[in-house]
Amino acid sequence: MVADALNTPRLVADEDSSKRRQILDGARKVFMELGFDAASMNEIARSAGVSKGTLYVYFADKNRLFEAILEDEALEQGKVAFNFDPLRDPETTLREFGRAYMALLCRPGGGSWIRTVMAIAERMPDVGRRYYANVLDKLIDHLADYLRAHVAPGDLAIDDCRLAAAQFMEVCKASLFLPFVFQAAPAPSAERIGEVIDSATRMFLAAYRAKQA
Amino acid sequence: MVADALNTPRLVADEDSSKRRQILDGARKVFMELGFDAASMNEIARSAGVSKGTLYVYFADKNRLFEAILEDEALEQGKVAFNFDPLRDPETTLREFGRAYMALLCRPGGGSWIRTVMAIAERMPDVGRRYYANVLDKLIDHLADYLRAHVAPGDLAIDDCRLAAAQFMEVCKASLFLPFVFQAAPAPSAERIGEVIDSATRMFLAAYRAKQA
Amino acid sequence: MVADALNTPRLVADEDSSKRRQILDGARKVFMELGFDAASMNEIARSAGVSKGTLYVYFADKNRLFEAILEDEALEQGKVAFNFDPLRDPETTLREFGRAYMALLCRPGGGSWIRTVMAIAERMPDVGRRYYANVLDKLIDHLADYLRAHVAPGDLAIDDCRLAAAQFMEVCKASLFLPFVFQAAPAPSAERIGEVIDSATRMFLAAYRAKQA
Amino acid sequence: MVADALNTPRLVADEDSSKRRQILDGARKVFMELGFDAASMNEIARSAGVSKGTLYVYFADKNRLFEAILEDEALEQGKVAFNFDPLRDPETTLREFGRAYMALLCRPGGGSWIRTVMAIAERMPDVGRRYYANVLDKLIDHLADYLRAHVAPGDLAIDDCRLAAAQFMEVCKASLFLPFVFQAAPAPSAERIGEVIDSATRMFLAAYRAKQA
DNA sequence: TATGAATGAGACTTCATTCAT
DNA sequence: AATGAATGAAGTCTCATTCAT
Repeated sequence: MVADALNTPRLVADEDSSKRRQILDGARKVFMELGFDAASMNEIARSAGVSKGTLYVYFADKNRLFEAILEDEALEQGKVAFNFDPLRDPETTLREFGRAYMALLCRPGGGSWIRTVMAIAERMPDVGRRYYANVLDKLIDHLADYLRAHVAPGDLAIDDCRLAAAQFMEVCKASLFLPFVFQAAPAPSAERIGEVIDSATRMFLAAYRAKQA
Repeated sequence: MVADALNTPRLVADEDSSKRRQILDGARKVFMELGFDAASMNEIARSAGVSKGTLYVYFADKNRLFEAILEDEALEQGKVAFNFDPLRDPETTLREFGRAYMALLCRPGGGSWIRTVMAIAERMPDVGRRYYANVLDKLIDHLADYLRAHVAPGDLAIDDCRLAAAQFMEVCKASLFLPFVFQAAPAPSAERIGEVIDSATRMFLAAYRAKQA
Repeated sequence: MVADALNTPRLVADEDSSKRRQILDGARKVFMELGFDAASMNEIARSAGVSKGTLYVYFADKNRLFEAILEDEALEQGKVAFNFDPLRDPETTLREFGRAYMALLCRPGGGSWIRTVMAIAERMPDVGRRYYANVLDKLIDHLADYLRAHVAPGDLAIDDCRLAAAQFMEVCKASLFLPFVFQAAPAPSAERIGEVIDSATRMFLAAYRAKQA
Repeated sequence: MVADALNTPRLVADEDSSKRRQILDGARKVFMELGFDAASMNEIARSAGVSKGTLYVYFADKNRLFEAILEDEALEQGKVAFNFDPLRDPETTLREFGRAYMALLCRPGGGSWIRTVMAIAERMPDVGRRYYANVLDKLIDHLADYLRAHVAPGDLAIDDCRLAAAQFMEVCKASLFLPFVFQAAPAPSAERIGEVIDSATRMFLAAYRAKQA
């Protein structure tokens, strides 16, 4: 009864408390809409439907809140399971992956994470590094693993599978990502994405499909 | 007191006044190093070697100063003449362009413009749009024109030259740009750039080189 | 639900309830270490081993808690019985008292009460007044009584015994208290205290010992 | 003309700028009335008749402003020239000094500095140390020097002149300083001060006047 | 009675912008 | 035209206090 460990209200450890989730969700929206600097804790509190003080019960400061959202996002995006089943043929796999990847990147608010994190990377290098490692690099790895599985049986002829994976992911962006992220064009239609991904897949396979005797 | 003095225009329209250029140069450095929000007018004034008040003589506010720099930058980067002489063969041209392009993007502070503008695009959509149109889109156009010049004689077999141009530019970034911009890796060596660009060129030509009978 | 429970008094009047004592002890430590303003209710709750809410069950607010501690302290310090037995000779009595008094004042955290109360006296004059009356003034009285007991038989020749008592108490502090309380010197050694008190006693007796015919 | 050293508006070096003095004066009043913690920069700005922002043009933060006032005060109090002319006889000198010293300490707001600095000493030890060294210790030194000048010719018989000086300064406070600083009594009258100082001087000389053969 | 999550006023500080010189 | 001292709105963060459980 005589408390000792009962106190320490700071930093609620309950990682899944509903208030914590509520804050994360509210903050995600504001950070994404305005960027790190322009997002004020006041606005975040309003958006999350809690008081300013409550923000600081769950997160030590603005940076930590931002990082928590990023980790959350990494988990979330990790769950977006791309189908890299090695039994599927490369053309279908790449086409499907490319479509899903670009839909993710170009969904309203999709590229915003990349944008927002990029913006903060100069002043908070760790944040950028971690985001790259946890989200982008991991994705490259998954695709590279898939490709490697098809090099062995002779379907594909690739020297450097990580580079090839990165190349495919970049080619997919052509004419889609930059116009979208710079607001020079609205989010691309599924149809347009389809065309671009088809072209990307063709290019990739033209370069890396094993030549059969 | 003398009539002459009264005729002096209130707003300095002289686009090339040396003070104006001085401010532009000082501000560019600060904006690029710190990003829009973290760059203070104080720091900019110091970097430009003028007083804070003078800043406001030449530019209405911080946003306008930033936009002016961007336009300036567009002009500047427009001058970085990549050699798109149609007489040169595609392989050499692409290889040289790719090397120069990546060297530009990955030089210390090189990707920073893209990052900085991306960061501001949500809050100042016009700025993002204009930057994309004046710098990135224009570059795609130049490359597309070059490619088109080699489609006619049958060197290349390309359906959509703008898409192809964008694709090449994206492939060049593979494994280089994102790690650099997220500070997950130092600026790549010229050697590494060379390897990646060679691979990108091979992939591009595998897909688009005209098949000869 | 049971009638019995409903009769429980709302405000806990039980001055010696163990929770109350627990709070008082925890808060004393925090107030003394940090001063009134820097002591947060959070820290006090932690130090007392109760929840923040419980603090407000026993004390209306931070001020009232502080005042309660001061009263408590007055009682406590009143119990520090200096030996003012009139049968003992003045020299020994003064020497012993002086040593004990300075040891009390200069022990780590000893002068802190004086400091802490002084600090708050301007904003809470009653607190300062009460502390002076209950602790310091009372001590002067005790010493004055002792002196008076030795004036009657002719051991000491003192006109104003309260003034004389205050004088002795002040002289004892010379070179010890201020450096300590301003952190200009560490707590003085017992040896150093001894020297200073000896000198203080000599001075006092030189002035007030009755001249014998 | 092309500025370089012309900038750096931060931290105006002009130690005697009138704005600086204005702020110092306004802040002194607020700090003294409320203590360090309870004095808000808002209130200080109002009291000084400047905007909050201006405060930060002249002083880096609240601590620095406080320290600046302390240094200012040290200078000020250093100017309160006590007459320690070695040619004057000890009794007169001590009596006059004692009167002036206590008048200083017990003037409205006089002891407040000691109180305010004491209060902050725990959290800002340097401030306390510096105040002790620059103000109190220096004063003890002056008096000790004077005493020493009278030991040589045989007027006074003092072993440890610094201790003796400190003792006299403490004895002067008896029955005056503590009641005043704890607001247990109003500022003492000049008459009462006179009586106490006379008694203090008598005690001091009874102990330290050289015995003549 | 006891808890501790939640609150919101208010503290310190920064910075884009203005204006008298 | 140029200056830089001055401004005050707005930002981040703290903390005494309340209240549903």
